[in-house]
Amino acid sequence: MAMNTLPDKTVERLSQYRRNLLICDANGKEHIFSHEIANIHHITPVQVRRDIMLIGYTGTLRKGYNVKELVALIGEILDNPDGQNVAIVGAGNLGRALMKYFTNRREKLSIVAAFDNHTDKIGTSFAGVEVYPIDQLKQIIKDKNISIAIISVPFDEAVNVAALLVEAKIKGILNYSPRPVNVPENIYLEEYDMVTSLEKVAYFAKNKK
Amino acid sequence: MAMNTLPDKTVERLSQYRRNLLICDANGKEHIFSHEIANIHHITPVQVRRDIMLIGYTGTLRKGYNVKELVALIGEILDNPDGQNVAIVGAGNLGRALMKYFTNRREKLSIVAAFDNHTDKIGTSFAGVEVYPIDQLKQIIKDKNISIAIISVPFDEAVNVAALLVEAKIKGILNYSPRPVNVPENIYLEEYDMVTSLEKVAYFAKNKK
DNA sequence: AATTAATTGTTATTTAATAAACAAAGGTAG
DNA sequence: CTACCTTTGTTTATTAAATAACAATTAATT
Ligand SMILES: NC(=O)c1ccc[n+]([C@@H]2O[C@H](COP(=O)([O-])OP(=O)(O)OC[C@H]3O[C@@H](n4cnc5c(N)ncnc54)[C@H](O)[C@@H]3O)[C@@H](O)[C@H]2O)c1
Ligand SMILES: NC(=O)c1ccc[n+]([C@@H]2O[C@H](COP(=O)([O-])OP(=O)(O)OC[C@H]3O[C@@H](n4cnc5c(N)ncnc54)[C@H](O)[C@@H]3O)[C@@H](O)[C@H]2O)c1
Repeated sequence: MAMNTLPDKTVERLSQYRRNLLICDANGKEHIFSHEIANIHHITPVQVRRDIMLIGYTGTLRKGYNVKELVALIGEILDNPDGQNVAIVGAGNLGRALMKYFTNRREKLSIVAAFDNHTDKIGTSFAGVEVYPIDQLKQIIKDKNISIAIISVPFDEAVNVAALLVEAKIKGILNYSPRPVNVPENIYLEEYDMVTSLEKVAYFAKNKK
Repeated sequence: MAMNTLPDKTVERLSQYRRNLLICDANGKEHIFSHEIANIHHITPVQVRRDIMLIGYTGTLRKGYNVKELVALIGEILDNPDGQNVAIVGAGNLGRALMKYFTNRREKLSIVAAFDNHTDKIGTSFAGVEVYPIDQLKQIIKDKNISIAIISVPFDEAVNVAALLVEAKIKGILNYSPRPVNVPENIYLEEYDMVTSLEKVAYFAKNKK
């Protein structure tokens, strides 16, 4: 059932489908067609059906997919039944925005700690998330059973922080600093650089119209 | 010369190469090998050479690439010589973090305005960027020659904001809200959803170790 | 001077992602 | 009751991206 090897892009889309399906559900919509989902996300209905096929769900002909059922199944696939705890490293502008934003957004994903190395940040809390000194990282990751970390420190600290996280046996890292970090195979790493996104938009926009 | 159709992924990597090459340059490094660039970014040297080939630059055998020259050429490819002006729509937590972060980071990309619809935001400024009322969007985009917009409003306002931007003849949009928006062909659209990234890390981390 | 090692630039192959094609099911209209 | 339309599920084809293979060049070494 665990569908161990879903393609990268399918996982991304399932997450997006779910968020928008929850809105449909809240609006009282019971069934939805593949082409309706496709329209929301600007993709083809075939893509949607293919993704849904991969997780083994089956819709009803002429009625489409049952919204609640599909949401529940995506949850079974994406979520860890026992939940997963997340830490934010770097309680600066971005880190604090993330704390405020993510809190209480996903039942199975909780931000339970933040870390910083500046005295004016340590001991404060944002959106209920306490900021701990960075030297307690290893201990608190263990104590609070944290398996995922978001890196939001300045670029020249990213590599150091990643090393600490590896040592603390983290399982997944989302790195928002523009400096790529190096981690062993058994840690899942995702890197995203906002400046690159903006430069990409700038490049393609340049050649428009 | 304009290299009109660089692959998507190559554009992303060129932006990342440049940022790290600038650091190398600042450290006094004059030449760099493809495998050194590759190591920084966790990709293969072939990938690096291929990207560089696509922009028509040629390194010297046994010495590698001239850092300054390569930076300059990437600039010629990615940047608009006259610069491009950027607006942020939604001066909330994320919008303000972006203003503080992007300001003075790229010579050819300037954030020159922000827009909001709440009275407590309008008229304030962050990192030198003034926040205007949303109803002045069309006028100011025209006056300030803004070609790119970043959407950072709550999800249920994203579609409205996108419509305003289309009407204002924007050329590129970077949408950070989780709600996909619809724009005509002649506008370049990039969407990024942080919750999806985190859920993806959570999914793949779940099956680790 | 010949040989080896390092490194680039380019072509070919493989792999991953997307899109197209189409059979099957079942409801609707004539 | 039959023909047709809609929509799903799956296979097949196309496209895009990454990787591998390799020829070419030059510096250093024997
Ligand atoms: N702010 C944005 O919108 C934005 C956009 C794109 C990328 N980023 C990236 O995100 C990262 C953070 O950006 P920011 O704007 O929040 O910066 P910031 O300076 O506001 O925050 C960085 C925080 O990290 C803390 N820190 C520094 N070294 C540390 C260490 N070794 N251990 C723990 N904490 C440490 C600092 O005390 C500070 O609180 C940067 O790498 C930046 O490039 C930010
Ligand atoms: N904060 C984060 O770290 C984070 C992370 C992921 C995604 N996002 C997304 O980014 C967006 C903004 O998040 P945020 O945390 O900054 O929210 P926020 O509530 O702090 O800010 C939103 C801002 O948009 C303004 N606004 C609302 N409607 C508007 C309109 N029609 N025109 C102009 N301005 C308008 C509000 O006044 C507010 O200032 C949301 O869609 C959110 O889902 C944020």
